[in-house]
Order: sequence, then structure tokens, then C-alpha cells
Amino acid sequence: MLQISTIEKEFDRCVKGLEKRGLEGAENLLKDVLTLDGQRKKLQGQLDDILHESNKLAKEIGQLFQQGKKEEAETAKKKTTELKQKSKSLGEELSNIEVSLSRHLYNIPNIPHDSVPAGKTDEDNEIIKVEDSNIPDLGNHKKPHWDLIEAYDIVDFETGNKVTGAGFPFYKKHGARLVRGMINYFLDKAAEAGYEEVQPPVVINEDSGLGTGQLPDKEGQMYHLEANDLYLIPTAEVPITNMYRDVILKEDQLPIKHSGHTPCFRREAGSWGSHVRGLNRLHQFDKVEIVQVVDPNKSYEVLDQMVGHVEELIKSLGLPYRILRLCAGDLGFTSVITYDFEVYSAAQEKWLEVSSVSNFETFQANRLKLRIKNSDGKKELAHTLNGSALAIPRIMAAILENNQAEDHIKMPEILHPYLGFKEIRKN
RNA sequence: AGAGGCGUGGCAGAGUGGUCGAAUGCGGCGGUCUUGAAAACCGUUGUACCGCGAGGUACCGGGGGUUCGAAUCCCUCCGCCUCUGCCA
Repeated sequence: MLQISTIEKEFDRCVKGLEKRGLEGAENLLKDVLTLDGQRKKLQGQLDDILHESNKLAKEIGQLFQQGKKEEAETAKKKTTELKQKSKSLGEELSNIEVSLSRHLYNIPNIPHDSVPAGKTDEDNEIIKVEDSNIPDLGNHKKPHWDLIEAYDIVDFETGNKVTGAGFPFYKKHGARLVRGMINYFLDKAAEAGYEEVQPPVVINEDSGLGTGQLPDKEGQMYHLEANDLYLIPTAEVPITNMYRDVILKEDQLPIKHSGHTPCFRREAGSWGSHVRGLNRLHQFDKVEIVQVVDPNKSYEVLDQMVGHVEELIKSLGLPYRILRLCAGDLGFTSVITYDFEVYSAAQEKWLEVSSVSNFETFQANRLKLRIKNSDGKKELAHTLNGSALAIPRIMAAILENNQAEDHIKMPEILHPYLGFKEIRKN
């Protein structure tokens, strides 16, 4: 969430940023925050004074008792009753204000970067790079991947439907091996780039959901385990970034770089429809995520590195791709700037989003209380970033479609050592 | 899952109702000594909020309660340890 000090110091920039996102009444919302914060300070001051009085009296009463002056002590006790009532009512008033203040703050999204284009929907996203020279000419044996996976018997939706439900497929044979091979390849590449691998829990508690911003905003997108009040992760970003919740890092520990593979679970409530077929959208899918916690002065340099890393991965697989800079209206709640990567899936003739790389600046760190202590002993909020590197099923869809031939599907050469086969054939 | 125990500052560890934001040791930082280092000695050393400042308030796992006053008593939740049970 935004820092109140930022709202105060850069009020106009914040208003403009929120308006760019299409948030209505941004100025009033931010004014309310400042008003509430002013009230908070005032009440806190009053309460502190009363508590000060009470503390003083309590000490005096203690001394009177020790000196055996019981009557005087009893008289003094009576004075405290009034103070107690005052502090109680002030305390309630204060906590009401605080609740209201934090509700406001939790509902205010991050301020977009200057370079983020204005716009409302994904139509307005800015295409900053297109690499489409390798879109294959598939001639007349062009099959979408949902036909291919059936023909080659490598993903089984029907059995997934029976065992769990729609959106939970079984990968089989070469398909299962392809998933595992890609995960290993992506993790190896992340390791080469200096990311330390972790294998995080795939369920998280409420505090973690709040920390990275999935809660309270996107409550309905996560699977909730009610019996334990835990959530299935929608991305490894959540557990990995939350490793650093309530942590004060020393300068020389930076940058923190982690990679992790997890299944990701998304309810995708409301986004299901006939246009979503095959591997394009699932309730459970595998993804390798990269996360960094960095010095605030270096986060844009790091963002470029992460974008470069993802681009190299996609290139190495020989897939046509493009890079988008999301417009303000399409930008995630917590993000300052996001680059999306899409690969071209040549049979369905569609661009598929396979990665999203974002800088959150201090937005997550503020919720997480993730700080850096510099050599002068001063503390400041860190910047957090993350990116998919990469999401498996859509990469798989594009590989299958783009590399299909009459009676086989070629695997990208870079994956051969990870697969134990060079092409998928029937049987 | 059941029974019992425990949860205090960066770490270790005192503290069972008032003078406790908290002894002591270690670690950290500064200094003396030394050519330099170590040792020794001296000093200093939690976080957050409010305030120009003096200073004030809150925090001893989380939340609530009793009391004029709670690290200390009570309730509850969470976590850890031991034993028993179950299980990959």
C-alpha cells in the first residue's frame, strides 16, 4: 500500500496516477486519507496525555500504599475512574479511525510509472517489441493444441474432469515429461542468472495474502481452505516474497534473488468461457517464478535485467513473441509498471500471455514491513519485483502448435537434454 | 490428534503485581592501550508513533480480561519442545 508520507508529499502525482488508472474520485479518496491520518494523530496525542496522567497516578498510589497511607491511596484511586473512562472512549474512537484509515489504504492501488501509457483495457497496452519472423507456415496440417494433445495422447482433460473438475488436466507420457523438462530447464537458467532456488509452501495464511496484495483485493481469485483459514497460492510470488515479511535486511545482503517452481491455483471466477480452450486457461498450472528484493535506487535496472532474462528464455525456445507495456487501466493493483510477454500460438492464431514482469517499488514492502538498514543505520522500505519465467501450459501450447508436422511434433533443441526425446510421435 | 511444558531485546538468559523497557552474559558499535592485531579496561547499544524540543505513549508470541497499577494473574488463539498415538 501507499505510504501516507508519499500521499502527503506528492499529492498531485498520486492523484494523477490514480486517475490514469481510471479510479474515480481519486482526489477525494486521498484527501480522506490525509484527514483521517490527521485525526489519528490528534486522538493519539490526546490519548497519550491521558495515559500519561493515569500512569503517574498509578505510581503515586503505589507509593502511598507502601508508605501505609491507605486513605490517601483510596482517594487517589477514585480520580483514576474518570481517566479510565476517557481513555476507553478515546481508544475506541481511535481504533475506529485506524480501521477506516487502513481500509482506505488497502483499497488504493499503486501509482503507475510515468512511462505507463494511459488507457483502459488490454486494447490500450503498448507493444514495445515484436519478434514474429519465426511464425511458422503450417500449411494445411494446422491443428490447435487441444487437437494435438488428444492425437498424441499427452494431456487428458477428461480424466481430470472426473477426478477433480474442469481446468485440472492430467499430463501424460511425453506431455508429463515435457512439463517436467521445462520446469528443470527454467530453474537451471534462473540458477545461472544467480537466482537461489526455493521450494515454497503452496498454501499461505491471511497475513501473507495481505503482504503481497492478493488480499483483500482479489479474495475471490484464490482457493480458500476454510477449515484452516489458508489459501492455495495463485503464484509463487506470494510465499517467496513473504519470506521477507517483517524483515530488516542489511545493505550487503542485497539483492535478494529467488527462483521457485510451484503449481499455481486460480479460481478464475468469471473468466471462463468458450473462448478458453485446452491449455489456455487452467485452474492449476506450473510456473517458475523469479523474485527480487532490491535497493530502491536499483529497481529499474533490475527490472530490465528480469525482462531480459524472460526474453532470453522465450528466444531460446524458438517461439515468436512480443513484449507489451501494460496501460494504466490494465495494470495490476500492486504494480507500478508491468511488462507482459506473449508468445504466438500459430494454429489458434493467438498471442498467449506467458509472463508478467513487474516492479512494485515500495507498495508490497510497505505492507510487508520489508526494510533495508543502510550503513548509517537508517531504515527504508525495499523495492520488490517479480516475473514469471515461465508459465508452463501456454508455452507448451505454443510449442505444440508451432512445431507440428504431419506425423510428429518437434521439440525445441534446447530442451532435448531435458526430455530424453527430440520429437513427439504417436505411441 | 491426546497429555504435559514453554514462548522475554540480535542471541543466551534472569525476572510471580508497583521503583521493569526490563538484571546479567555474549555479540555489535565507539574509545583507551598497541607498530598492527588479540586480550584487558571504559563507554554505548531494541522497535514504532506523536512532538521543533524537553519529553510522552505503546510494545516481554497475537488478541481479550482482572486491577489504581500486569512481562508477572485469568481467558482464548497461534507457535515451539517432550511423551503417547497416527502417518508420507
